[in-house]
Parts: sequence; structure tokens; C-alpha cells
Amino acid sequence: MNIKELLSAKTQAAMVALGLPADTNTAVTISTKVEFGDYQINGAMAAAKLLKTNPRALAEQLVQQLDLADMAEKVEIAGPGFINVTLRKDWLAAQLVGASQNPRLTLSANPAPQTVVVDYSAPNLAKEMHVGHLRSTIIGDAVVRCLEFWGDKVIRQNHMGDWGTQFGMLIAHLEDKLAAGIDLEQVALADLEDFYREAKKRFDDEAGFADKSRDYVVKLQSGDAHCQKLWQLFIDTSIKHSDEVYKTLKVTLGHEHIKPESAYNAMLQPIVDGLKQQGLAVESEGALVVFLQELADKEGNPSPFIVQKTGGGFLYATTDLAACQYRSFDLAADRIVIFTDARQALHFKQVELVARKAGLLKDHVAYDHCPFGTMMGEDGKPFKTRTGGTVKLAELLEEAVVRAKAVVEQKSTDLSAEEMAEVARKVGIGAVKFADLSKNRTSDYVFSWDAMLSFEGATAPYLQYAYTRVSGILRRAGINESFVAPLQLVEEQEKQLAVKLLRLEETLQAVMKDAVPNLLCNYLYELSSQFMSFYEACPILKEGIEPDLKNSRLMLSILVASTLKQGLDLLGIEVMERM
RNA sequence: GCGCCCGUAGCUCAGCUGGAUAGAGCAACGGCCUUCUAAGCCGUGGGUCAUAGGUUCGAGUCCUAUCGGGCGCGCCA
Repeated sequence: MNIKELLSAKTQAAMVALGLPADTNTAVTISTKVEFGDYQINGAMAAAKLLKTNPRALAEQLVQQLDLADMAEKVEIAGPGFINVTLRKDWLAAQLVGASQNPRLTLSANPAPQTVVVDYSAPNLAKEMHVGHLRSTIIGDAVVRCLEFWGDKVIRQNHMGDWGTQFGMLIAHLEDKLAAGIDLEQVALADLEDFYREAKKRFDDEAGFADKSRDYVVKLQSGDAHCQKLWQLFIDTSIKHSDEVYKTLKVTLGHEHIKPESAYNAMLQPIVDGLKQQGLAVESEGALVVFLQELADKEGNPSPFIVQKTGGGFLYATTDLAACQYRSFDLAADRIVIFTDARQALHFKQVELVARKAGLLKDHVAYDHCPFGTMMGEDGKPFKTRTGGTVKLAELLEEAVVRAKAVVEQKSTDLSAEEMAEVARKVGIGAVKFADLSKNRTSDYVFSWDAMLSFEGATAPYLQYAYTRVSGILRRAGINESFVAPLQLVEEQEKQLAVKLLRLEETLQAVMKDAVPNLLCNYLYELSSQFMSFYEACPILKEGIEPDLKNSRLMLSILVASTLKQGLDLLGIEVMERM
């Protein structure tokens, strides 16, 4: 059910009947104020300009053409030509029938399922995951869950960084550690950051180490068995680290989704050869470069895109072209969605241009690079800890659970110790995820321990608390999701809840189109907030409530519970019956 | 130098294809627990939407310039 689409379709038909072109913008939106009804149609004003008529008169003609009697109790023209639609309560109630018994809730069927490749998380295996990796990982995962819930075929791709030049240095260092008889997991790679720092220090200071490192990169990439073995050892251990973080975050990435940079190695030379043959790549200053006139500066100097280094080495540009080919042809993607930080925006623009020219992307395939802003410190400068390092993701998550536990112990005194630990985990992790997911993807954002670990206001615990309140009612009433009763929307709070419940599809569509889960966060917060108001204003299990009204309110509560639970699940946030 | 992103309340942020009197949360202040979980609810105060022009019936949203911040621009990823 998508009320906005329904209204838009009806408006469009009415516009065509009045002689307007079929592509006229109907401009159906949600009303900004209760006085303006539930939805408003704003298209009459722009259309009037097209027909050179009076907008108010056109609005009146439109209203006469529109047949909304079944769904609207009031259709009013206001101001210069706004059409305000107030929906009928019985119509709203009818739209919700059966939703609680349907795993898709109020969603309609997906008319054209797509194959969508989603590239997200992509940690650099040379280093431990830090807070900067949070965004790509959980935004990507939320979008993936939404697409799957909607009914698209999703192929997850974890484009792990396992093939860069720093791996020569890392395996050279690892070789020496192992030679010294040090246990791999317990000592050598327990802390990837320390390991990296040690290796870097030797690379900078120790005579001969840098040369050996460079030699090892070449050997590794050309298939030398000894280097491959050491590298594999390092990669396996490093993946274990990211696995733990994924598990804690409830991120749906597994080993089967790993498609690391190294996996494209064999495709690189043929791609570069192809670019040369097509005349796209030319030699320049010893390297092979594709010059892009589309991205030229004011003087007409084209933007260079290096696909092969002097000496023959390949770069991430080449790998990303290979990824285009693999996803478009082997995986048969209709759409490719990539989550990385905004600094790579130019790079991906170049990749798409070159891939399309070279035929590495089929024409119909959408290529969406979804950037997100840089993480800033509370001083507004790029984020660094006091020691100049980064905050490890694992540490942030641990701290979140510790802080949540303190709150839970203070507020949830009638839970067992095990229940408290479980609630603390869900609240702590949920808070971190919600804090990040609820922000607009594109702007830079400020990293703050306190903001990220806040449990009051528009936070995950607020939504989780709303869920426990509904659960409490259903538990006390002795019913579960299979309970069915007719809905009667009497109070304003009840009607508003119904409208909000029916807005799930609208919200999901917007989230999937632009890969912006913050809209789902807003939606769920508003749903919870409206439920809280309903909870305060509309008693359910108290004395003197008519049985029909009580059952109707229980029905509404079940719909809120399912939508909240499902919605939070789409964000990868867990709920609980009590807290 | 050129390019991309951003600038909304004291703070952190919403604001969907341009729409009516710009919304939340935090912080501040005032109410509400013998009645479905007070991690809550109800209310008050707080804004020249960076600045100046422009397009439009209508601009936080589109265009231009300026200021401020972040980032990117040939062999790292």
C-alpha cells in the first residue's frame, strides 16, 4: 500500500482528462500541518501556468475530476491552489486488514524484482576496523535488508583491501616474526594496528627491509608460493577480526560475500589490453592513462585516469574496472550500489565513464556510488584521538555495551542478570547503529562518544522502549500476533497511527532509491513517538473500556509492534520484550 | 589554480520531485507516576535557514557571486 502513489496516479488521470500532458508533476506530498489534512496535491499550481489559467480554478476542475469519495472524507482547496485531502478513517482501517498476518505487512507486491549488487564495508585488511568503517558497513547492510524485504535479488560484495603495496611490508615482517617462533594469533596479530606500526617502522628505518618489502609485493602478485602462503596466513587472521565486528553489529556479511581486490588479479591485464586496443588508454609519462574530456577543467585539460603504472603494476582503478565487468556480466546486475566515503567520488565518476566507454558495464545497468561524509572531531577538524590515532570499532562497541549495562542495572531492576546482559548488549549496539544510521549520508558528521552512546531522546533505546511497551500490553492481554479484530479509529492518535503504519512502503521506496536509511530511522522514530502519545491518551486494558474498542486498540498495537520490529530489523537493530 | 561536498536554534541534526506560519532531540525552565514499564508523556522559551543578488505566483530547496569549513585533483587505496 502506497497512498502517495495511489493519489498521484488518480491525480495524473484527472490531469490527463483535463488535457494536461501525462508527465505533469502531480506533486503529492504529506501535509505539513494537521489543518491541511493527511496528504496534499500541489500540482495544480504549476499545471495552471502551463495552461495559462487560474490555479484555483484548475484546482477546482481537478477536484471534480478526481474520484476520491471512497478514500477521502474531505477534499479542500486552499490558498493559491493547494488540494488538501483528509482520509476516511474507515478506508484507512480497511487498508490495514490482514497486514498483521502478512510477513510483508502493508507492503504491496514488487512489480519488477531487480538484481542489485551492493558493495559495502570493504575493510582494509592491513589494518583494524575503526569508527570510520562503521558508516559503509551498517548503511550498506540496512539498504541490503530493505532491498531484500522489498523483494529484489541482492548480491552482497565485500570488496576487501588485500592487495595493496603495504602487504609486501606486512608479510616480510610476519615472516620474521614466525621465524622467531612467535605464535601467530596470540602475539603477532592480536593487534593489527601494532603489527602495522611495527612493520612501518622497520620499512622506514631498517636497512634492506624496504627493498625486501617491495620485492615481496611483486612476488606475491605474480604468484610466488612462499609469499602467497604468508599472505594467506595474514589475510585469514585479519578476516577473523572483521568477522567478530560483523557478528557484534549483526551485519549480514559472511565469507561467501568476500570478493577481495586480489580476486580480480587475473582480469587486470586483459582489461588494460582492451583499453589499449580501443584507443582509450594511451601511454603518458611511462604510465597507461585514459584521458577523460568529460571531466576536463576550464582550460580543457582532460582528467587523467591511470590504469597501469610505470613498470607494469596495476592500481585500484584497474581493479574497480574489473569489478564493473564482473558485476555487470557475470553477476548480471541491474544496479550496482557502492558505499565508500566521499573522498572517492571523483574516482568512481571516472570508473563509470571509462567502464561505459569500454563496454565493461552494460548500458541498462545503474551505477550508483553512494558517498558519505568525513568523520570530524568535536572541534570540527578531521577526527583523531589524543594520540593521533583512530578509535577502534571493536572498542567503541565494547564501551557502548558497558555504558548501556550501567543504565540497565539502574532502571531494569526486575530482570535477571542474564536478561540484563542481553538487554545491555541490544541497547548499546542499537544506540551506536541508530546514531549513525539516523544521520543524512552525505554530510560530514561529528564523532562524539556521548552522542553515540546516548540512550535518551531520538535514539535506538527509545524505539526499543516503545516496543517493550506494546509487548507489555499484548502480554498482559494474553494475546499474540495471531489475534485479529476489527479496527475502529476513533481518537486522533489512532488515526495518525494508522496513516503512519501505511507509510512504510513510501518510506522504503525512498530509502532504496537514494540509499538513505536515515529516512527509515525518522519514520520509525515518528511511529514510536505517535505510539507513545497513543499509549498515554488511549487506555486499552484499563477499567471501563468497551470490548470492541479494547480489541481494536489491541489490533492497532499488534500492527505497531510488527512494523516496529520489522523496521528495526531492517536497520539491523534488535528488540526485546522487556527492558 | 581547478573541481566536488557542506554551512538551518546554544549543541547534534531533520526538512522527500520548489509549496502554506522552517521541524525534532539534547541542554534550560514548568507540569504529570496508589491507574497498560517515567529509558516516558504534556507544555514554555529559543531562528535575518552563512552573506548578497537573481529566477518564480511561491526559495532552506534552483541559478550566480562572495565568505567560511571539509575533501579531491598522474603512478597509495
